[in-house]
Amino acid sequence: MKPKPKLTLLAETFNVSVATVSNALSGKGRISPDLAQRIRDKAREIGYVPSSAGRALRTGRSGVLGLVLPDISNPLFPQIAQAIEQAASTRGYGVLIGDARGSSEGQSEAISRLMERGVDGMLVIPRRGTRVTDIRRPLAMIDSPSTPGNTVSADHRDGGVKMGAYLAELGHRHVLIVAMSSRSIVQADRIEGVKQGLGERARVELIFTDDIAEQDGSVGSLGLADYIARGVTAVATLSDLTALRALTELQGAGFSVPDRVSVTGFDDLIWSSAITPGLTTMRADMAEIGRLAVEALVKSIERPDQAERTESGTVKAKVDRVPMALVIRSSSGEARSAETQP
Amino acid sequence: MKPKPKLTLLAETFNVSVATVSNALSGKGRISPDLAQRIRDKAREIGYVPSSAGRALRTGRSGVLGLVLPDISNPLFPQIAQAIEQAASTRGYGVLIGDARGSSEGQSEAISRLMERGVDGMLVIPRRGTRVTDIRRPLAMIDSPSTPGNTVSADHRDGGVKMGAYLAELGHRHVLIVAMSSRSIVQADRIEGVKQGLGERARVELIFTDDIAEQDGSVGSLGLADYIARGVTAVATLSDLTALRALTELQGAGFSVPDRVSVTGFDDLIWSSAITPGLTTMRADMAEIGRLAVEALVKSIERPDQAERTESGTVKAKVDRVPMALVIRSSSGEARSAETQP
DNA sequence: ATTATCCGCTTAAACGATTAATCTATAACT
DNA sequence: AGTTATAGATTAATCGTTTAAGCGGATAAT
Repeated sequence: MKPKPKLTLLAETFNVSVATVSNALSGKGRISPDLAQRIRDKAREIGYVPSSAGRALRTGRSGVLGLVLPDISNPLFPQIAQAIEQAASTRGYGVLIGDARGSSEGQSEAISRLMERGVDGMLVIPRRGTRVTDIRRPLAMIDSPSTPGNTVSADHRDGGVKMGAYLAELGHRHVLIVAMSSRSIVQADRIEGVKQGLGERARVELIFTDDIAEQDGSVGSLGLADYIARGVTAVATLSDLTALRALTELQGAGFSVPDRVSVTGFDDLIWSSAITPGLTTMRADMAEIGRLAVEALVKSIERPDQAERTESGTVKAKVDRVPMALVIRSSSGEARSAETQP
Repeated sequence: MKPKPKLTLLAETFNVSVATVSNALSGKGRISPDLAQRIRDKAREIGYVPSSAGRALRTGRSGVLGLVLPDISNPLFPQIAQAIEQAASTRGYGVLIGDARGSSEGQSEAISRLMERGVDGMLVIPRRGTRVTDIRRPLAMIDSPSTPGNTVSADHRDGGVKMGAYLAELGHRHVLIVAMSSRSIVQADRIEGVKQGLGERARVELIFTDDIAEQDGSVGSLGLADYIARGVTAVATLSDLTALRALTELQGAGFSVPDRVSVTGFDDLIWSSAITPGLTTMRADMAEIGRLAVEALVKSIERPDQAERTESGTVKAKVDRVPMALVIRSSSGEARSAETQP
């Protein structure tokens, strides 16, 4: 059991001061190339690892970013977490997670906890309708382009437009949009997009699963059969989880997908490609979003002078929205022509 | 813009030394109750937050745990992450995430990164067949009771037994088990359990989706129709994702679930309750597992003398396995009697 | 010969908290 | 009165790193 190597140990073995060792390792200051190399070699050999606490205390930076999510159990979380962890670790930062547990108070608490832990900056995926305030550190917000203070996010409206246009092209003129929450900005943007993409001539109906759950008391049927009877040929959901509900409900009721009715989702979650039929959905380039958000945040941390801010005080990325991509699988197809309908 | 409050600021306003302030806030040392209270009030008023770097440097502890996962994109991740974040923050610890990105090298790198960040201990969900080594800090491992060094985990074998027994009780005598990887200890334990639960008399077939993917080249059909033709009345998958594949494949092929064939899953992932029919599955008490793992880890950090270790050096929890619970929904039902089969 | 310039390294002061050791009145006891 | 406890503070060291400033001595410029 050797003592954990510190700068002083290294300094002693070379009979130099710790300052020289520090310079050798950091590459700053003036030091003879030869000695510097020898110190670096030795450091690697004995497995020297700088103390993050010592460094943090001196430099005032911890090298850690906070990631605050509305609810970790949201199935979108893995995608975002992975993208951000990747982007952060590439840039030499660690990621501390904070769960809002579905409430605004939880969100505030999570933010406080992370602040107390000394994060250098924060990435927040806000709970709908919450304002993040009292942050004295750089903050990147990931929500939707139309959210005030949004740093970068998928262009949900664009995604909606693409999905709507795709369905229109397949001949769908009567579409049911199934959203979850009426208070989510993301969902609102998607709704708008889908409507626009479908065009003026299309007949569009809209339901919210949250409302159904409230009336119904539990997670029951969406009652899709009625809509199909009324002539709906496509069910455009705004999340893959809803798409899954719709798809299984329809399949269980004997409606063939996509022959009788098309079903589409959003977000390309893990199961979209595993089910039969494969789910046509809209994918966000999470890796890119994570990269941009982290890049902007890190820039704001390391070069506060050069970094731009939004009016809300959040950091500004090079672009504030990244386009979504249509992933066509087998759950969507041409609309059943009107005359062959029962 | 006031300067960030430190101990010295507090000390100055009360004309006492920083030591006194520190004592007042920590409750240690000797200090007059009155002054202590006044200091605490003032500290709250001006929003004093101790510097984690200063404290970490002095005490040698960061108050942060590392969480290493084989692959964040695994849909099981949200459950675990949420449970652990909750348990950790209850005990005053933060959670730093590390993604192994599916490889053993990635796992080693993730562990190194977290070590360099100065975590006090680590929670590792190991990639199958990897040994975690060279950790000079308390380590909790979450995998399966039969994994050497396992700290605590769901009792996967027990879950299998319960599922098998349940199916047997429903009259299923010919069951297809669909596993994913043949190299996963967790899955092996579940397989064993299901077989035992079904009993000697049952006829059991077993396939691995990884093998199919290799032969097939892509994520294709599981070919379940053949098995049903051969008399299989229940498909017991070892993960909800596989269950979803099976369920949709069967529904799409016109087999009624559960009338014609029962389908069961494992893990009670988010969609199990959203689909139609609701998926009968096996749930692990993640909150409890997280609690136990964090408790054991924290104990080992804060009272190294009292903490027990396994032979592998990992920390030992009060119990090393927590039972799984059968969640009966609508995807399972009585076996179709042999005579009514085609 | 004098001054200026660099190089290569050392000195020493932070950063902000914790804590063992010490000091000083005051209270308590004989 | 003299001794001893004790409460309530202070002093000062320490954690490990970074970094501005300084210091000889050699080389170059004037």
